[in-house]
Amino acid sequence: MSRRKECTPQQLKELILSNAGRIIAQHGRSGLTARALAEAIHYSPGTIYNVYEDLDALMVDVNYETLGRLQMYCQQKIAILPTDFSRVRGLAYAYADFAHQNLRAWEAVYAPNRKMEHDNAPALPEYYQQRLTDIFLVVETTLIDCLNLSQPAAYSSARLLWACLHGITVLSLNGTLGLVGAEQPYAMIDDLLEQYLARYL
Amino acid sequence: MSRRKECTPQQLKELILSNAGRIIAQHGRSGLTARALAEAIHYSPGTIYNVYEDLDALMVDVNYETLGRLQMYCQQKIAILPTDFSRVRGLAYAYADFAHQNLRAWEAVYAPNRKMEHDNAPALPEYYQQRLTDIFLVVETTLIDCLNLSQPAAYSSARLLWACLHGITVLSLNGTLGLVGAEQPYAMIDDLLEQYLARYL
DNA sequence: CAAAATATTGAACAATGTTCAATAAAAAGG
DNA sequence: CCTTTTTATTGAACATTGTTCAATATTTTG
Repeated sequence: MSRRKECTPQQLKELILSNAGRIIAQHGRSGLTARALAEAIHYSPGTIYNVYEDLDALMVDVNYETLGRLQMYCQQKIAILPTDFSRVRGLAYAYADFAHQNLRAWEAVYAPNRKMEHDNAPALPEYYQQRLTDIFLVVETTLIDCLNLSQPAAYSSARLLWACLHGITVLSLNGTLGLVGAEQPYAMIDDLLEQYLARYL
Repeated sequence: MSRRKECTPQQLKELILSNAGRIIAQHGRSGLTARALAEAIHYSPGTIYNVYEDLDALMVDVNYETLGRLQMYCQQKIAILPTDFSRVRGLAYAYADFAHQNLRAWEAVYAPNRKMEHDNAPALPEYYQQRLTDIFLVVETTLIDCLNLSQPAAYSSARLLWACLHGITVLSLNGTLGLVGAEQPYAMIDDLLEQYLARYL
């Protein structure tokens, strides 16, 4: 069975990817089932497997796209800020804001793949790694431009700050910290930045 | 069908819990299926549901136990250290070590529950919250004893440090940071502690 | 010892990821 | 224009999962 060819393979892949992203934004990773996605794109479940190896491979592309939006969001937020500490803070806030505003997509980036549980987890593709590097580059550049960090210091500080931001965001969102009020993550970020970066201020 | 009653309900619950913990330690959250667990305890799948509402409720108890071991591990590690900065560092290392040595159990603590994806997630039971509070108390006490922090400062610094430690550990383990070598997390922790706590040293 | 309460079962259901022979449409060849 | 080959798509089928619950075996009660 078949229909008239309505999409190029590339268009079909984009159709799958965009609908997967929408489903995840609405219902989270667990809402993305082969059948739900097939219905959304008006194809059958089998078609998805002609385009993607499996749903985990699809998730890699969805997460890649999410990270791209994160990077864009951060870059836009800091572009309008002065080249000083306030830009560093704006960058940190941007990460927390993005996680809040794109909660389910952001969670999916760090959700463990259902199959391989850390044994023989397939290495992420090179272009995905490159995107992570690009994001860190935004942080490094900000530290260098705003606080005059050296390249090596910026490299390690960028990764450390990003990791701390990530931890604050994770534990804030899942309630581990037992804190209330939406302002708490920002207060924690302020505290972190002011103390950690004190010697550069 | 039934057999002679071999366990008290309490013993049965402990049998389920301990075997669930062992399976998770070996095969991760995804390895814990109702049927695999039933086979391990030599009961049928249905029996598990006489004791626990569902597998997510069982996971709460498994995670509660994991957090208890984390607390014990941290307390033992710092007990032998002097009451100064080296104890704070030892506590931070203990968290990273525990996560490495109990990777799958530790991951399960932060794994999203399959069903409720952040909509109507059932609040964690009070005793679970209490355990989190107890763990933070260890950190707070360490900061007060070793670095003379005030109570309010210890409260917020404990939560911030814990969150940062968590982020460093998560991103180190999943490879996001693109770093190699097992020493990297320790170097990051050293950097974090020395900078963040500089004013107290 | 009969009756009520309890513990345990395992078959059954719905939902999932995934596969793949079958098939309809399109493209290529003559 | 028809035949053949290639391609795109399907949806039924399989294995596995979480979960339920009437049936049943055992224990307890009276």
